[in-house]
Amino acid sequence: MSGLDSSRPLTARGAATRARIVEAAADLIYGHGVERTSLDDVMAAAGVSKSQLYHYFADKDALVLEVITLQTERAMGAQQPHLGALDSLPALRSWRDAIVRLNKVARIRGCPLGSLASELANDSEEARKRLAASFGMWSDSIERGLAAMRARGTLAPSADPHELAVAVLGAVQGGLLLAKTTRTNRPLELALDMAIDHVARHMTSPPEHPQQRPPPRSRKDR
Amino acid sequence: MSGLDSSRPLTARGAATRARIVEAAADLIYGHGVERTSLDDVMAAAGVSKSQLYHYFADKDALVLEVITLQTERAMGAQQPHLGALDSLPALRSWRDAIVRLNKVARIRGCPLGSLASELANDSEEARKRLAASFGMWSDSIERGLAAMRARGTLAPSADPHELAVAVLGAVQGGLLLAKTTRTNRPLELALDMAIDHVARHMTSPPEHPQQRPPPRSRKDR
DNA sequence: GACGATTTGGACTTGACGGTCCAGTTACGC
DNA sequence: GCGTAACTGGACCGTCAAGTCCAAATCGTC
Repeated sequence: MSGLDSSRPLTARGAATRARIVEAAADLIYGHGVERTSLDDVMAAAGVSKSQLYHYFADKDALVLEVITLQTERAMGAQQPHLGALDSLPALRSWRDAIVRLNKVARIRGCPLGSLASELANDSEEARKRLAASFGMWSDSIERGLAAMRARGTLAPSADPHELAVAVLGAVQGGLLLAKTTRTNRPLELALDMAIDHVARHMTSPPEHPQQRPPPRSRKDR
Repeated sequence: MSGLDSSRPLTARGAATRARIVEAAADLIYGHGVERTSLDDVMAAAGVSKSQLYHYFADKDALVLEVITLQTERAMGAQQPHLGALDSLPALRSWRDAIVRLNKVARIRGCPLGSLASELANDSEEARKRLAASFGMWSDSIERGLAAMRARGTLAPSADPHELAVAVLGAVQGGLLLAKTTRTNRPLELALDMAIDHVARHMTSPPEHPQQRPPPRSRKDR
């Protein structure tokens, strides 16, 4: 059988090689997409041979599924600590700024998960399910903050944290896609600001007017 | 020289063949993406030979650019008459319903333009530019309606129709992507409702409360 | 130190795929 | 009606790409 099953533990050396392969594949697929990324490209980037690829992965599809998992971890991780504490308007705004900054640092190439979903969702049921789960995790994180706000009474009882979270994530994905296509972060900013205004609208006390948004804070983060 | 340049007019027969090729390519690329759609697939679907492909198109990239143009026309056309008259809340809601319905009819496979943009924007500058122009046309249409509202005084003078339109289109694209990935139109509905609420928020008279949205109108359109 | 499991190297196979080229058929213009 | 341009057919080529397979090297365990 080729491609180790997950029941067999790897040695440290094997685990390191496997991780290097997945990371190399994730980077290449982010820039060019799954179909335009060959296994030879991945081998070259990871510094491994064909046997190693097939030692750790049954086939290219199996590798791609691991890339989805890694990109999900990366996406969730990159948005911390913001994503774990979206329980106020200032917190939502910090998160917004972090996303805008992250996309800029990534050279406005869009969302790794969004790109994977767009490319794979119609053709690979397994990939689609895993990506749906990834988006589910992401919107669940957003929802937890909103639920905390509602529990605290700062979000109206009539507001549905789940639905708000899904709409907010939609704005994120759409903003990232338009930003990627137009090569400017402005659509992402506008979509995120709309989403945050939308949440603000469901708060129990009148939120500050969007145009009176505080000036950008000086930042100490790199 | 292979692939006719646009200065040479085609005969009716040639134009029909060319259109058939582009349409077949558009349908296949919509379902599977550019890279997973081979020229042999397109030939089979269009009922043409390899020489015909290269008679009308210099190469696959040239065909793909024509697909972008066709999908743009299709997308704009499919949203009419709504897209040309988004100058009131009821009109925006009708447009929203049309988009939700269109995505359902398309079996929740997402936005053709969004999928093309996601796949091609990082690797093909020509495709990216053309797709950016397509999104620009789309948001311009939305913007025209909003500008009419502002000219009429129903949208606040402080509202920026351009920015609102870009944010709205972001919601559309993100909603379509999440819908495609989760195989349910709900994310699209939520994203669109958020976008329309966002516009409503900038109206000069208090808009009706979102939860008090009128029940769906009985429809005579097929 | 030996044995065996794990990791690694890379040649090779097979089929797909974009594109080229030669030639036949159709129909358009004069 | 004829000549020719446009359209069409399909064999063929070179390269790419996923995947297979044999074998060597490394290292972990006893």
